[in-house]
Amino acid sequence: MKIAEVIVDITNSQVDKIFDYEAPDWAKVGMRVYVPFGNRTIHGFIINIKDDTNIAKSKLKKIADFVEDYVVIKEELIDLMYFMVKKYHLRYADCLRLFIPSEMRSEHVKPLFNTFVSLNLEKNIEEYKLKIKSNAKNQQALCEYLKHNQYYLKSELVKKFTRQTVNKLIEDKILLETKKCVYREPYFNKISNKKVEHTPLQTRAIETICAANGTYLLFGVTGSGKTEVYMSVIENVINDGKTAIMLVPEISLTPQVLANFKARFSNQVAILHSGLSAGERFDEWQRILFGEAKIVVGARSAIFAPLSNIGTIIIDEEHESSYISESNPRYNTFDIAKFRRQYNNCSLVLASATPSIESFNKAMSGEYKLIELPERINKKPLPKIQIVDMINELRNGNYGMFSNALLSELNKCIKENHQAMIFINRRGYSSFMRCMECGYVAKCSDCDVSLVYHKDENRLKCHYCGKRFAALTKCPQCGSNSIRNGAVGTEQVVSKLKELYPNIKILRMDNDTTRNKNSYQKILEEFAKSTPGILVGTQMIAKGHDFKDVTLVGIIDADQSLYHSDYKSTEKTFELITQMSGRAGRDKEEGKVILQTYVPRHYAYRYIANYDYKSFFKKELNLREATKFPPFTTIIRLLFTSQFDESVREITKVCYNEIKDLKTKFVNDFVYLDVMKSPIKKIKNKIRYQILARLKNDNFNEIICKIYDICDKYQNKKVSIFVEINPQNLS
DNA sequence: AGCACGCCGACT
DNA sequence: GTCGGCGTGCTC
Repeated sequence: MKIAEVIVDITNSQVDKIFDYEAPDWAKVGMRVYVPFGNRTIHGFIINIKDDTNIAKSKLKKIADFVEDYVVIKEELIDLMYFMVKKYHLRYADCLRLFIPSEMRSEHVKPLFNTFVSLNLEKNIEEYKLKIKSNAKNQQALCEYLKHNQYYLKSELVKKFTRQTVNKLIEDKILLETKKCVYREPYFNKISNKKVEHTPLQTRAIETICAANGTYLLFGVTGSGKTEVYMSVIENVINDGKTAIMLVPEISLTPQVLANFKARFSNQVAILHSGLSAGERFDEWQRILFGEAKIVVGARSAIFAPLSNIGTIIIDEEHESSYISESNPRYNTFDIAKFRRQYNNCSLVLASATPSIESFNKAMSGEYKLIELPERINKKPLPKIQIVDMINELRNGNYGMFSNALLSELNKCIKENHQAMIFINRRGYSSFMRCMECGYVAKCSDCDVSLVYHKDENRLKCHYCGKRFAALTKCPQCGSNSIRNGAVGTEQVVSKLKELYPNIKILRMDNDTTRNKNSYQKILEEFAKSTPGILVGTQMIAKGHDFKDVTLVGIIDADQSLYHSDYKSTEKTFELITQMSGRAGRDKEEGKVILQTYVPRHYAYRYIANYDYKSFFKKELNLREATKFPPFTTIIRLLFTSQFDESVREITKVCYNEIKDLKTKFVNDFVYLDVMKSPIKKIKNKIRYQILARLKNDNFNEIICKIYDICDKYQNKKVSIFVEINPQNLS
């Protein structure tokens, strides 16, 4: 008798373990099955088949049926599951769910059937043609159009030759109807694929990557033709009979990018991202599973695409924090990519104009092979960055949000019929409302944060839980009328610009204006045809866009992200401003960047203005080493949350004591350990405490396992514990 | 997750 | 007397 090891499709730690079942003879590893579980029947995944079991015969039940009659999870991904469960302390079921499209679990998607027609080979069409009445023009034309051995989509023929005509031929048995299962393919707007000449640097990059199955860091300035390198590498891989994964941040999965890939590789490409309909995503995934699509282009989760025989994995904009999943099944895309690179013995390319400090450090130490593309393909210089000291502006009596330099550049830009982009990393109208008499600041009732004023709704909003409150007209504490606004946000910048340029198109793009599915694309399209025009936005306008008429980029209050008390804040600022600057002067006209700051002498700005990534890297790395921060250590954060203050304090304390014991055993590995309230003490009415630790990298794996054990021991219904490794934000 | 088993308060 | 509250424990 064969025994199958099954993971039941329930994401609860109590049942997240391997259950043994009697396996029917059709059972294969990687299939989804129905299993009797308790007194009901549920979904499960077969992850192994073996010959015996420790479970008593009386307890052993038999797998009831299959969900699909084919394997949905290939062996590589089952190995990957074990890897992830161990490395990230995840549940089996959570991992397995990542490997299949969520649509498959809801059972709402069904294969799509279309009606096709083809010529009946038993009838002679030439004979038939002679019999058609002379006034039946459409029937004549249709008969001429039809070729042997070809299937036509019935709806298309109907569109061209009318319904009556097509039905007449079907009636006369000249055309045969068949129903066939078809894939819903997104993005049909194909564009022509013009072959481009490679620059010598591009050629060398392509050759280097194709020569050996290593891990590469492709460091290329904005506009250096990285995409062409990706496509050529993929072309080589496909010609070798292998497959490829290309990851891009969700935000840059624009129709243009996809059209480019479709044009080059036609239906060999499958696309996976959140913008697809459930049916489309399901079908794209099926095409990958059955080997019909050999190239996968997608966002983070596309790293789990069910490809076999992978030849290359490319990660574009590798510095993007969206490659690190910070919720539910937490994982780091690079770890997964490295696992699959090793498993398939293929190449892995990480690419960016501003690589993360960690990646560039690995390139310096030789772990990654560095490939550089230091020039734009059209040899255009990068836009000049002018740093404006806002303290100076204040001294000269300018209390506005725009410096004189930015205003005069804006005037010039508009007069010349060009476009400008204004970057401000704060949405809403103003960051808070404060009473000038007693100092009262409006705060959220459920979260420990101040409320942001949104003028368009005339309300105060909490950016953490979304709760809304009435705007203040007078202070609820002292009754004073002198309510002042805090730092400016996108909304306020737009209203000021509309005052200054009443006849110019001014668009805003932030979390609030891109709530609806397509509004993001709509705003970009509208901006593209507005000359002159100004686009105001948060970080979402900084990435990847290519507007040829943008000659000016204004950065208002660049310092905001610098002051974030986070070891990555300088790196993030460098990244953001460099990316933002890259939006200007991409076509014929030269670009200009005005960077407003209150700390013009900060080292980050010096390097940013010269586009000197390497010097910035050296400085930053030295700093990290001196202060013992990643990549020299690993940060661990344990977040304890609960509605019950008493319980969460208690559990936090107990865990902290156990970790302190651990520290005495690994005294040389801990460079820091402390317990405290979270910077934001309450979110959605849950109290938050945290333990922060920094560990040297040598014994990290051993220690983190012990920490996971401690958390498992004390986690209960009242208190949840989250373990975060090198968290992106510490709120 | 879901469901059963089990031990204490207010109802036909 | 019993209906039902949700605490605890189990599922191959």
